[in-house]
Amino acid sequence: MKVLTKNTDYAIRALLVLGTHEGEYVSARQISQQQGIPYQFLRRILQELNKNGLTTSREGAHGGVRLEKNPDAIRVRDVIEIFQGKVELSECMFRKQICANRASCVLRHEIMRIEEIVSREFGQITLGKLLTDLTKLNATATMEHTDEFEIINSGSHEKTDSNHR
Amino acid sequence: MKVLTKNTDYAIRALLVLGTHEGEYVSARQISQQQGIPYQFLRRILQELNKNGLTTSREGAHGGVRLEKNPDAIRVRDVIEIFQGKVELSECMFRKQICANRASCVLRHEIMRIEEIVSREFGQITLGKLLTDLTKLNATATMEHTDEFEIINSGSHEKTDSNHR
DNA sequence: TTATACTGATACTAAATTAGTATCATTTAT
DNA sequence: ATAAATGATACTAATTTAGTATCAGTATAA
Ligand code: FES
Ligand code: FES
Repeated sequence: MKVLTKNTDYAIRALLVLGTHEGEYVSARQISQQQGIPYQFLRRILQELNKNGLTTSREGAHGGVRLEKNPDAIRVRDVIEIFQGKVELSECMFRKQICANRASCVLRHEIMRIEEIVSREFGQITLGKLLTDLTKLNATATMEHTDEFEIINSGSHEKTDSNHR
Repeated sequence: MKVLTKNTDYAIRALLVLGTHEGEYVSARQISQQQGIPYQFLRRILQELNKNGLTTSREGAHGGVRLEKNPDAIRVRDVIEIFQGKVELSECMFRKQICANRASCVLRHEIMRIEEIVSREFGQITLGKLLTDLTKLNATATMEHTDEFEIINSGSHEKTDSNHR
């Protein structure tokens, strides 16, 4: 049971980067490298975040993407909904075809209840909270000599995205 | 965000049918028709339930599948796990690569917490409970003249599964 | 004024998962 | 014998997710 798709996962990680650079424009390239997210994939994700008003962008050299909304006003649920649609909609058109099939109905009720819970939970996690957690985590880790909030793992998939023409 | 796949959905509906015929063997064909589930697809699902000990089967004419475990001992979570794998495993190998990427880590913690909740919730819904709900639902519905627990909707996909040879 | 470093828009391909179909062998009741 | 069933397993189709590529346009700065 996969909860988050890469889209969402990458989006949130990108937002976390932006959150640690509030006010500044950060380029897709930078984020991609720092987080090991495929560049072109990330581009599309950022454009989507833009369209949804979570970020704004500046074109041209030294351009990039910047957090637009307050981190405390960005909920993980919002991000999920952008990339994976509403948490609630287990294809049950509620009462459209009023419980034609009772067996499904009974099940659906339970699923809807649980979806409700999940939705609420994800609605309570804000970017702000994640940023705080991250800071704390880095703080304790730093005391034991570890280096910056950066990626070490996954050697970026991409071969060579020669963006030169 | 899809929570249950068809596999799981059909499985539970099939189990509900079996639950209303405890002790008796019901054939895949019957269940398929009653619930509008593609016959061959359902066959495989039932075989899986068999292998996992939720049901037993009898071959030959008048054969079929029968509920083996007590409905109260069958949890929706079990069924989900059979067909969709554990609810918990957001690809985070916990501490294998000890939080190489802090950004993911922070997120994962929250996801794991929510997965925990979902798992617990699905673990609390038993087939027994669903059967009770179903009975209640049918009871009230019957008072207002509706007919049996049967399917009216989805005209079964299948063309003609001529199983004759 | 040109090269460079960016984003916008959008089309495309590849991989993985989910959904559904088909076939043949075997068992059992009648 | 025949029909009605399951066991095992291979296959195809549809959908979703993941990732790549391309071109046009904009801002900076040498
Ligand atoms: S309320 Fe959705 S099927 Fe009955
Ligand atoms: S605990 Fe899973 S990434 Fe840190």
